[in-house]
Amino acid sequence: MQTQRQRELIEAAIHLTATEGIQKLTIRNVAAAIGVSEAAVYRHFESKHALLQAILEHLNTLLAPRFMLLLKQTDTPLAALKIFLDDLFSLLEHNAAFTLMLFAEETFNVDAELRPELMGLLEGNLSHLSSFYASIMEKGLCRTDLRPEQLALITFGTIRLTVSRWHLQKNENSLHAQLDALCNSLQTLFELQ
Amino acid sequence: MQTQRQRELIEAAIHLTATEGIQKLTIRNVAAAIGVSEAAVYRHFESKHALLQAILEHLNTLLAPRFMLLLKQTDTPLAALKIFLDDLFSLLEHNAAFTLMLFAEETFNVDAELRPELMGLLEGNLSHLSSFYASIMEKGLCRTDLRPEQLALITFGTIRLTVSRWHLQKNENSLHAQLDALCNSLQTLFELQ
DNA sequence: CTGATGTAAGTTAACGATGACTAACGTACA
DNA sequence: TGTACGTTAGTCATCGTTAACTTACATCAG
Repeated sequence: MQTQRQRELIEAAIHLTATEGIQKLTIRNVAAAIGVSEAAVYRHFESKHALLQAILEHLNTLLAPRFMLLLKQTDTPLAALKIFLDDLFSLLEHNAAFTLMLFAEETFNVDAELRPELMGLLEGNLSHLSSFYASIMEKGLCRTDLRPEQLALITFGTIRLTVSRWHLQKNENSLHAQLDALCNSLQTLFELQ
Repeated sequence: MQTQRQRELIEAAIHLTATEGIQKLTIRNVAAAIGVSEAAVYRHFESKHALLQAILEHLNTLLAPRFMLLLKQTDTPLAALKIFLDDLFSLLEHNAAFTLMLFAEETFNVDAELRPELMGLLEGNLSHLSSFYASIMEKGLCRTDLRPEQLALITFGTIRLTVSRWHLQKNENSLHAQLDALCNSLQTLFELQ
């Protein structure tokens, strides 16, 4: 169970990493962000590694419900994808913290011991998407000549590259401007032939 | 113009980064890799930043000809994509240095001053792929209901995620095993309807 | 109610490692 | 004789981490 202080530290760390990059995620900076001394951080996390683990766990709790939302929509599943992406891109645009969710394995590659957690996150995301495609295939709303895992890979890969690029452009263009094109492409490609 | 020593340093730095991660790319380690002292590095690059810039430039010279190869194939362009990916994945599998090419903007995000170079690399890759799709659209060998830029984004995004995942799995499965599925998916999706 | 005691959570001030970088000096060779 | 290229031995900043000490507060015996 997490204490209030631990949650504060995790959120500060996520904000720091999302806005300034992983190299700014130091105990010093996290401590300063919530206005305590460095040593105080160690009252709540026994090491930086433990803090990183807690961050990843927290990221997972942020992302998982979004996917659930995607899976629950049963009446118009292909529109649900649009809604899902709309929701996701809104979050990404207004809260830098959420961008970390999508790129956790890239960002936290710094700590080799974190590999299992990182794999778990990525595979989780992909398998949620796979389930989504599998279910709409069953309903006959999507082409079935490609495996759901492939559609998931294509979807997630394209989302990530779109967001990466948007970041690199210093958020010049609105992310939503590119969302329409992306949704349109995926729907056109994946609809029944 | 680059000297012999500069090229050695660049290659050592790339190898180091690709195998051990960006956090191990230190002047100390690069110096050790070619068997000289730290100070000696500064005889050839005035700062670490200059070394990073040189690395990016070198990466570009590695990747660009591969894309040229993709664009030159005129008789059977869709098979050329398979050949291109085959070549690329072979390189990735046998030489860690090449993985850096695909992920330069992720990896070198550490130095904020490098942003323009990183953007240039990514946009270059995407525009090569776009040209490829535009040209085979003209020849009537590819669906035209999606813009070439979108197909490029989907292709590159999926390639990157496939490779990212393969890395995370510690190269458990062969990359080529996933290549066939990937090629098949792209061809199925992009062929004339 | 009082006072002792334990604990949670903070502090300051260091530690050793390591980062990028530099000054001063040595040497081989055109 | 000067230039290219190397060395050793440092500078200074910052990293994760820890030791030693303080403070606030809850619990509980007398």
